[in-house]
Amino acid sequence: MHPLTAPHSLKEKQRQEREALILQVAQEVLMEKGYYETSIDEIAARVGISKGTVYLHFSSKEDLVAAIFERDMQKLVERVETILSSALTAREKMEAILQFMCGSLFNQRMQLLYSLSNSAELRRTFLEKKACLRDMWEQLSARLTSVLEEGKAAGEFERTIPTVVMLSAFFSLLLPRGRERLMIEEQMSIEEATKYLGRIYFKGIAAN
Amino acid sequence: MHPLTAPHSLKEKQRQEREALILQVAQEVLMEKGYYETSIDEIAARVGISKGTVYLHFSSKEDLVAAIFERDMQKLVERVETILSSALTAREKMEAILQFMCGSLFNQRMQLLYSLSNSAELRRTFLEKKACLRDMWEQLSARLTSVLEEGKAAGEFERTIPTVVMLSAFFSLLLPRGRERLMIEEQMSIEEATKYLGRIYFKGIAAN
Amino acid sequence: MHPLTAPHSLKEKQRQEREALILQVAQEVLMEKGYYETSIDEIAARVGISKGTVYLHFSSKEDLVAAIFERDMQKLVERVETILSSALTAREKMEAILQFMCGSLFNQRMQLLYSLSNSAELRRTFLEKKACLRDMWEQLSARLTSVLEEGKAAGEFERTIPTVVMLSAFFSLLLPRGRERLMIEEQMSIEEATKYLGRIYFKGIAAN
Amino acid sequence: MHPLTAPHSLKEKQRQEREALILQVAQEVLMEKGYYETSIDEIAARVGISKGTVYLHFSSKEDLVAAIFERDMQKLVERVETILSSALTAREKMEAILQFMCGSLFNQRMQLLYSLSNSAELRRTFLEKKACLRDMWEQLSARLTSVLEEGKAAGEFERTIPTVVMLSAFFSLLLPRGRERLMIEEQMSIEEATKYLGRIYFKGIAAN
DNA sequence: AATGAATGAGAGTTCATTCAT
DNA sequence: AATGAATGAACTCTCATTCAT
Repeated sequence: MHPLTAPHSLKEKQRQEREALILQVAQEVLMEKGYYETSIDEIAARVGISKGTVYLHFSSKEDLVAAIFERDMQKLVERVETILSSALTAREKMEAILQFMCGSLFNQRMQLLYSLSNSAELRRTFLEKKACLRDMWEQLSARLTSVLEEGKAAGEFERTIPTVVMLSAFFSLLLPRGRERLMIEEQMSIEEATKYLGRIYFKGIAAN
Repeated sequence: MHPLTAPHSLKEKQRQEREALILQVAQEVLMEKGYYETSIDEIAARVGISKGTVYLHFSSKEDLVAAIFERDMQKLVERVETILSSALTAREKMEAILQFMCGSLFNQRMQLLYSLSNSAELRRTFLEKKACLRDMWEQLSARLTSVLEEGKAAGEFERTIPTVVMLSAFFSLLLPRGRERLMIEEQMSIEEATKYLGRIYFKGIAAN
Repeated sequence: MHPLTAPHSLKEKQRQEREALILQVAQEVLMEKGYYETSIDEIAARVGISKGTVYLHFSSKEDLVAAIFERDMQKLVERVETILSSALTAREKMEAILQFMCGSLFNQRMQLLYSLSNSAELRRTFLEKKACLRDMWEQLSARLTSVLEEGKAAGEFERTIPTVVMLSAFFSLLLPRGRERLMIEEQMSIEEATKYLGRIYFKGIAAN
Repeated sequence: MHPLTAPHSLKEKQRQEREALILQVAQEVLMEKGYYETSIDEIAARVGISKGTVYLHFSSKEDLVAAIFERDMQKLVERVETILSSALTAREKMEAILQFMCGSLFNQRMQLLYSLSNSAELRRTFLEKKACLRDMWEQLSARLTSVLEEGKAAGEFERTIPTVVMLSAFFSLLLPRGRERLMIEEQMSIEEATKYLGRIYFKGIAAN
């Protein structure tokens, strides 16, 4: 109502819309060309603004891409929380999460997240450098771990397969970096990881 | 032994050793930093030679990386051929291939191949531009497809799951781009791909 | 006048001035050092800008040099057209063209065009690669050929000498090496050198 | 005959033959590609020797090219001296020199000399840096100047055209660009082109 | 004498980032 | 707030030259 706040909030709204537009376009270009082949110039040109304006919203290319990650991770974490608090069985929860992650609405963005996650250099840049992304990633892992363990406790999932392997295999169906994590972070030998993953795979495709 | 052949073979041997050293170091740096963050300068410095010397062996950065790919793909294709011609069941063959691809000796190099394969921009550069790599990749896919179909015919594998999904899921346990291929090349909808992959996954981890 | 158009036209004006300055300096360096000994770095340094700024105006060294060529060829073609449509005799037209091509204002630029044209490797690059330059060159040749044939028909020029030889000789007498030496080593003015060479040429091709 | 001199002179002979071969091949490559696009590597490869061996004969790329210049200039100067000491009229002497310079045997080499001479950067390198080339060039100019003045004195050539202009025009008509185009695009033989150009030149400078 | 692997300075080019307007 | 010209560091790649063998 106040004549000075109205323009402010209008400007602020426009600002946020523009920021969202930049994020949207950046995501599209990134998906088409990948991080290194995407230039700030191209994003600005596609949005129809100048390069400098992009820097008014994001202080660096890294930050711009991190913002895309963040936005998607945020939605994913929120959705996972919702699913977790529902009255489904563990397996149903995992299926719901899988559905959401692969669902057509969310899928496009997830694909970018996956494809960027799959590069060691970019993961270092984004998951290791940006604490907030790392935090969200760890939250997500924790949530999924708890569902898997809930499933084990309920007799739905095989107790002899480590939860961490289940989680890794789950991501493996979408993401590549699964095994690497098993090996590096979980100190599992290549042989062991392979054994477990193979067990899942072959049981999964076996007749009957 | 012959004094005239010795110099030649000695030089040739040194040449090959140096080339192997460059490949080895390049692979290490690539694994640490990724393609775009790896400079020829750094590879040369780590080997202890000059930039120009790298170009004596490989005519471009692209070629150097393709050579690493090639070396590993070659070995993989050969190994797969050996396994295929053995008297194992289809499942045993697939298990043997999985073992080899994840085996500790080969694994380090495969990881690079995977991580580079996982970037859309690099796949374009290497799988699409370099015909020999594309050829080897297609050979490998063809071999695996035939084993999977052999297994279906023998009643080992579930006939109602498309072979192409089985192949994709197999790579998914190591590689990310599986689903993308299902969607783009196989015209499969996201939902279908997800349904099949989920079926494999949940059957794989289910109790009993 | 309008405050909103002023910034645009001011910027645009500055842009064009800078572009003209780069072309001017580039031309000078090229004349001093030749194409291969001229580096973008040196051009930038002499203009007092950074290397990157040169690339804001010209997308490659080749393009920068082609732009110099183009600018001069354009003027030359236009001038030749004007002379051709005048009511002069064929010989007078040819003399007017000669005067223009050797005129002190235009001469400096023509010398560069000539000197670059005289290198087989550069002619390949510029006349063969850049269609617009080739087109202008062919236009120019066609115009001169028609004047020479007009002169033959009018009995001014010797009919037993092929027109194509006359054209070739015309360019040969204008080529820079000869006149340059006359000017520099013999202290002869451009006008004087042109007068004498023109005399030899027109006497040489005259009828009878 | 002496066992120690024989091998020496044999070796020396082989050495000179090889040197001549390098010069010959270098000349060919230079004519095809121009100075800057010609690499020592390519010359060595075409001769069938190693890069290092080229450097046993010529201490630098510059020296190698200067040697080609020198060899041809030497021959040209000698020939001009022979023609000058003959009992021909001035015009006949000039025509004989023209014939020799454009004669098919000598022509190929002259074309290179011309084409390199036409680049300001290369003239600096070769005519200004290498004293011996400069000397020969000046000798040649002096000889031709004296013939032209002889012709003026004899009433054969126009006295009102400065000798230095006549000399410049003489070289201009021999320059390679013009004739090259005549030969390649117009399918005219060297002899024919020379005949016509000579006709223009001598008519142009004739008395009356 | 002959080799050719090695060098390294220097080229053209790109692009994230800054800042005067 | 928005611009986009300017920057300059960093990149890939070339090639004349050297030198251990």
